[in-house]
Amino acid sequence: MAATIYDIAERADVSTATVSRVLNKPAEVSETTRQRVLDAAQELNYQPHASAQNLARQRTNYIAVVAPVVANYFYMHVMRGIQEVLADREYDLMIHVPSHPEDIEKRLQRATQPGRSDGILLLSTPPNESWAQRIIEVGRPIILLDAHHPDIESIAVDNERGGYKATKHLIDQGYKRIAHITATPEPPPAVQRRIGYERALKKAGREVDDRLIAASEALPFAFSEEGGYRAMKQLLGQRQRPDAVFAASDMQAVGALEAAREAGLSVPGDLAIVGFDDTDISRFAGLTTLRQPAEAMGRRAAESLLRHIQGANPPVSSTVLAPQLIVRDTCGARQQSPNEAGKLADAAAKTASQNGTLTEKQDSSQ
Amino acid sequence: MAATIYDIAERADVSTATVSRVLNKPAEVSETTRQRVLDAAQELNYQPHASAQNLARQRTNYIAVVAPVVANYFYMHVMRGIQEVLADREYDLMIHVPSHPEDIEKRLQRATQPGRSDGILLLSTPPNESWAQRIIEVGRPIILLDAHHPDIESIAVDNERGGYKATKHLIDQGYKRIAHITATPEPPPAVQRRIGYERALKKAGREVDDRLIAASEALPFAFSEEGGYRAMKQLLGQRQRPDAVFAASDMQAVGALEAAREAGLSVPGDLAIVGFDDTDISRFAGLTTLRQPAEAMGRRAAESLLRHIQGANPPVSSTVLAPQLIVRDTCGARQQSPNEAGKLADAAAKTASQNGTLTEKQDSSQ
DNA sequence: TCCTACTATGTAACCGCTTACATAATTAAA
DNA sequence: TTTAATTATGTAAGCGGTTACATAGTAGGA
Repeated sequence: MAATIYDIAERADVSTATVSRVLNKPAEVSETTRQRVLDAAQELNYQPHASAQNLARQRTNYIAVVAPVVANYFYMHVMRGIQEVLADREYDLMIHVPSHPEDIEKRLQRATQPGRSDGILLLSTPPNESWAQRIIEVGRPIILLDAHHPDIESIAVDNERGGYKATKHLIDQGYKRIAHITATPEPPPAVQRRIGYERALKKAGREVDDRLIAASEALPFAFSEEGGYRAMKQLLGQRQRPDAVFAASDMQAVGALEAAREAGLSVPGDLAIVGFDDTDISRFAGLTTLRQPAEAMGRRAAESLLRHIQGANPPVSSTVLAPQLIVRDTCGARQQSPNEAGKLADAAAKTASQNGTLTEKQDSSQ
Repeated sequence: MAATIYDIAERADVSTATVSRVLNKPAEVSETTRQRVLDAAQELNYQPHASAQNLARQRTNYIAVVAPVVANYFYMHVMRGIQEVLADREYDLMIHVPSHPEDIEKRLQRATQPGRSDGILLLSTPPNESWAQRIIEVGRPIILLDAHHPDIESIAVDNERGGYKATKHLIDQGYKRIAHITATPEPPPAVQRRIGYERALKKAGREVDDRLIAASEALPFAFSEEGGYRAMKQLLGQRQRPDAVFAASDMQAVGALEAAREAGLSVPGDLAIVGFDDTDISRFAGLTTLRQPAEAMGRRAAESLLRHIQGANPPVSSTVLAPQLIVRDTCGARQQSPNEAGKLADAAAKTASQNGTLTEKQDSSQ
């Protein structure tokens, strides 16, 4: 059986209160007894009981991350950012992921239970009104990442603007029939991206053609390769096929790429493709895309959350980051390096850029 | 303030014991009081206090995953497997990742504290003797994944065999100077892979040339792209450069690929490359590699862990899976489809294979 | 020397829930 | 009916810590 402070107290011939003090506020205990207690703890190989501490302190030092899926590049990088911030500060990470997409509220529910975490990071899941209500009532610090709500702090990329930029870029490249791949049910970030797509078309004086918007169901996660593949198939099956497509995520774009290759189309010659996210995969696929700074977002969200937990009570704020257009090979804007080595050359370039040689074109306009 | 069972007890005019029973063993309570209690709980919007439950029950329903890094494709897939198993069974996931590689023992230490988890999955980190001792003493169920220890249950791929297969494959393709990329400090799986590499060479009557083994330091994680890139640079800098290389991980292989492209070498023409892991990235890079069934490993480990937690006490077992050689474009064994579309064609083929058309060559010999 | 102000430690309540055991109420058996 | 068995509920002691408050001891100041 694991040793408790009672065992230590007995062995060091002091009260449990003193033991607790030695462990938590050593300055309040005299040198001699402190040493006696520490020795006893050492001899018994004492380890505090986490649940007991959590209960007594009314604090867990756990941060809960609630996300729609676990195996996702974007989240992986977000998590890395979060993890970086938490590691030093004695906070542990709990991951709540639903087994089915509809279960996410159950997971959120669980995460908000008293005694389960000190704060919550909710990824890509804007709460509906009733949930927002609950969350606010519960009073547990929470921050949305890749999602919005007027009454809850959030950090996200401007998805609408990203959709706009992506589409405008394709328009500027001279593409005529620009399609869009989204998903059903359409996740909130996807809605924004689609709206941006539509706005760009309209602004260019074009009509939004519903036949050019494909949405495929894809479980467990809408933004999947499989979904993009199917949606692209559908788009290519039409009489008048598109000559460009903006996919709501890189994974979908990669799926679209596969469908295009399979159909014998060259990219970007026959079909241009622009994605969204810019995870590692995009680099290897040579995908033109809009970058979301996942790791930085994770870091900022975590830092902000810790500030809330530590009692800061800033007004609700929404941080919106501008997504950055990363031009690679699939959009036709890089004809100057048409050789097939492009994909990895780009990867190599990225490595080079770490040494100061920046080769990627970056649109950093607001 | 959140409602407690005391509040419910008062409102329903029963004792807290009855409230607890209603919530946990409803059959032991009469219909009428049960309803009264449930109503009260509902009205108060009661949520149980997790820490209090954990303490009283001496059980947390938390599973701790201890891993060297969080942003890693292999672990991402492992996590997915784990998550799948846990989701339905009311277990939550805690992630313990060190901020510095040396900190992993601190994390393990924390994970083993009483009251922090019911079981531990330790990834890629074979415990040294003193730790193995502690773990066994603590008595908390633990399973190693991608690691070994004679006294602790484990599940891992046969790394030595994988290294052997990779190297043999290159030998069979006729390559003469086969190099190897590993890392410093060399993680245990890498050691095994290198040994397999050396065995294959010896068996083919060749000498192991230390100059052909490059190890580059790479933080925070040895198996990184950056590491592979640097190691490859080093190998290519030699008078007599290798004509093939076996990298201990896919990320390193991808780094090597970059270095090769940068040096103007064609792959596999001038340089063949074989990796290890087979994450999504490998598919896109068209990398020949050895597959570790990450998700399945995660699932199995989690299932086994839960069995331990539920009291099963099977003898210590080590499950060793045979890694599978996946032949793609970077090893020269696929000259028949030498066109540059190979990378994504392969990806497309993979999708096709889901529909029954298997196009990847798979070595499934034991 | 006596009083005051600290300092060091102990006592015991509390965190919120679970559960062994005791007791009261009800039912079935005799 | 009376008694034994059963069922429903309450009492209270944990689970392993933390901490407000009380108390004893010590030192400094008058």
